Amino acid sequence: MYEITQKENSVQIFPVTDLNLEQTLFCGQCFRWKNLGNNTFCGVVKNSSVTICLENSVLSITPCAENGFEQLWRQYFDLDLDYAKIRKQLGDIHPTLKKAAGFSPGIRILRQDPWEALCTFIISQNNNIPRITGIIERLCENFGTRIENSDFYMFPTVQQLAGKTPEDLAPLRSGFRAKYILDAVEKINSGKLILEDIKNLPLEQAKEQLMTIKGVGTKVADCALLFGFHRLSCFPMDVWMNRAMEQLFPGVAPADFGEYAGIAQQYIFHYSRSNPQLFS
DNA sequence: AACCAGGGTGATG
DNA sequence: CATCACCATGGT
Repeated sequence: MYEITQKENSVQIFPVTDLNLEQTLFCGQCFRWKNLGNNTFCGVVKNSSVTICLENSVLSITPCAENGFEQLWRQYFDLDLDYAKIRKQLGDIHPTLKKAAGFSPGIRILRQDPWEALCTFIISQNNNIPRITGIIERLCENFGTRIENSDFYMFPTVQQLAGKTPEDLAPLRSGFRAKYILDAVEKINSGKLILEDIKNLPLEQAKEQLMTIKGVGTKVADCALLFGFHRLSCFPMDVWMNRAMEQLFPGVAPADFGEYAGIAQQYIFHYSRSNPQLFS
């Protein structure tokens, strides 16, 4: 279905549709990409730091080989899911959702690492995007492994954070969230919580498990499940989403959006944030 | 069951 | 320059 070619140290994939890198990388689901301009972005995923570019439905990834694409990037960008079909399906549910989906049709839900997503959204609570990005950057620089021949660092593993104290995390300037990060580390490192198992649990049980971590409530659990476990029916509710649901979707419940409610959430979230006049 | 702290920063006026 | 809000949660 995709035509994959390799040129020197980069790989090209065609045709990549329903993906807008700006919309997808900066809609608040991930915090480790930088916009280099000219439709080019660089970021770190797992142990790879790459530069990517999407033009005329050609996605190019550098440095990357074909097997690297198959092992990592194909899943990461969720390229085997038909977003056009899902958008159509969602649009038929509600006219405002159709409008929201049409506003940013290039958003995809990335398949991020479960630990990274969980940790990221613990940090995100009661916080703004520039600061979240800074805290995560310092977290990676202080505790992650440096990627060979690059200035980038991998996201620290649970093991790398095991046994740390809030004072050890002081350089992150994450405030009261430090103890929450460390509680998650302790629960996972001690085996009280097994992320691999959470993958296979029914949604409600998975959520319940995650919420045993201090600092993980409904919202953070939903974000972790949606962005780290690809549970597409999760519908994280924050201040914006509450307002959006009240005013734009009176009488509608998240469950009414069905199995792809999480994708609907991203369309609505981005639409609402980009059009604050809707709520004046 | 309402409130409020915790840390810091960007946005707003 | 002050104030507010912030992809929340836990504790009182």
